[in-house]
Amino acid sequence: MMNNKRKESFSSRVYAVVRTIPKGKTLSYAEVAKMAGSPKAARAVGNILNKNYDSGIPCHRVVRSDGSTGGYNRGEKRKQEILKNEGVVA
DNA sequence: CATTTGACGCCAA
DNA sequence: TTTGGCGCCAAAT
Repeated sequence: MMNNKRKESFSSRVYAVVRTIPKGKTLSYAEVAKMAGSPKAARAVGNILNKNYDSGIPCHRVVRSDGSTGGYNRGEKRKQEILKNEGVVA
């Protein structure tokens, strides 16, 4: 059926979106927020990921719209290393 | 329940 | 170009 109205909170939707990010690809917090349903919740997205570092969720593939890596629970440097390791040329 | 924080984004100076 | 400030949202305290 199509009763699946997804009553999950914004955070759950964010996780789902981030999880869809393919290897070697990066999405900005604003993009994720938009896909999650709130085009201006970029801040909220960062906040959610920050307090919920989940394995399986490539939160390291989420960067700022400026192209900066932003932050990471393990260290921004670590995040950049992972992205390069994944195949992110720039 | 109200207030503060925070891995952001965009505009103005 | 860089810095500062404002706006917006959700979770934590």
